[in-house]
Amino acid sequence: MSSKTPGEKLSVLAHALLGMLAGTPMSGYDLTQAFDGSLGFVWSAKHAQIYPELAWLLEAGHIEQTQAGARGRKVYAITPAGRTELQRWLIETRPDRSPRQEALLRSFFMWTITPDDARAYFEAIAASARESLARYEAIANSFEATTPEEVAYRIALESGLRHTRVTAEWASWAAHHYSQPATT
Amino acid sequence: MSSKTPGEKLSVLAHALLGMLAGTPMSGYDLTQAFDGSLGFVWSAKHAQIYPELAWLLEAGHIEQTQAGARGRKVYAITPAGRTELQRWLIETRPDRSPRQEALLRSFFMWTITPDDARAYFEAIAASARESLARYEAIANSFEATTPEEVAYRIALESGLRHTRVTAEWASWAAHHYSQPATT
DNA sequence: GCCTCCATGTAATTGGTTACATGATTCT
DNA sequence: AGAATCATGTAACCAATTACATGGAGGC
Repeated sequence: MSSKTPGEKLSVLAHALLGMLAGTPMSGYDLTQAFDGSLGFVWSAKHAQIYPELAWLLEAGHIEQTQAGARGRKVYAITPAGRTELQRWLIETRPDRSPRQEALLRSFFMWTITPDDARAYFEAIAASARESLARYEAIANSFEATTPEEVAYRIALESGLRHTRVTAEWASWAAHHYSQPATT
Repeated sequence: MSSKTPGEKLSVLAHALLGMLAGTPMSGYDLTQAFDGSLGFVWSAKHAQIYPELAWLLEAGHIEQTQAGARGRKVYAITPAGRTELQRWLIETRPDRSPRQEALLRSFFMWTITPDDARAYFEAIAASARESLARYEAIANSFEATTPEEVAYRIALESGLRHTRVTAEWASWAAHHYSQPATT
């Protein structure tokens, strides 16, 4: 018996798992690693959340176990029903998440600390963004998108590139606003 | 008796409330409205979460009730201890949140639907971003930042402007990738 | 008198993280 | 033999949303 009733609407995580399994069959362990990798820049989940969700997707018929490996490894693949659900989610529903931009929230309160501390805050953001940017650029340069799946990946990467670039520029600009006017 | 033990570390929401009260004393109702307004673009919270958090901040001595109004209205102000805690949070800690970019997550799976549907998805994002951008620009143009608090607000707004602009550009670029090559 | 808005609070549920728990396989 | 990695699962807790619940004040 599942703890979820049949008609219940699926979580974002459930759809993320369906989307990943739509590409290649994977185990819960593989999916966990995917969230620790490049996918982790847009969404993340721990194994403690993934395994119960897989159990539910299996019971609901959205995925099926196709292989069993060593150490109890279970490989899942998406079913036609699962693929239909994934497509329905992508086409019929719109993302509606309340934003959680902690770094930007903090910038609202920078007037409560010294200009020096505020400047250090923005400079740290800028430095970290420039670092990320370098990594993204390295990936983008050593990557040829050919399959539709790779094209989708490249499009997501492009978003990361552009947003990280403006974050670096904006943070430098913001740091400048907290610069002291030449105190000797 | 509180449900939280004395030494416990405060949530992001608790610090957000402290930051807002550092500007002007407000009631729980006012704070709720602030999250529904411009602050809601970077962080959001419902009254059901705010009222218990205020009760805890009061008990911990980070805020104090300074006024009582009609209909049970309670106005809170930050205390010196609260201000110290806010500054400690801003200076000593770094934001460490796992990202939840659902719109970008979806873009990874666009290869599973038809190019037409994928293009519609990105065009909807672009249209929505252009709309937001126009609103942000209107605010930015009719706004003169003079106080330190206003400068901080202007800096946050600038982030919104720049990021929304690249979102619009990126989504158009992405939509282009799913354009059909002239089918008659 | 009725409707809307102001104003506060609690309860139930879902989503997500950390901690607990176990065991097999591979590498050195 | 011991360590690192592979692999799965549950329990406890914190964060956040939705729903439930109540009542006062002001406008029409």
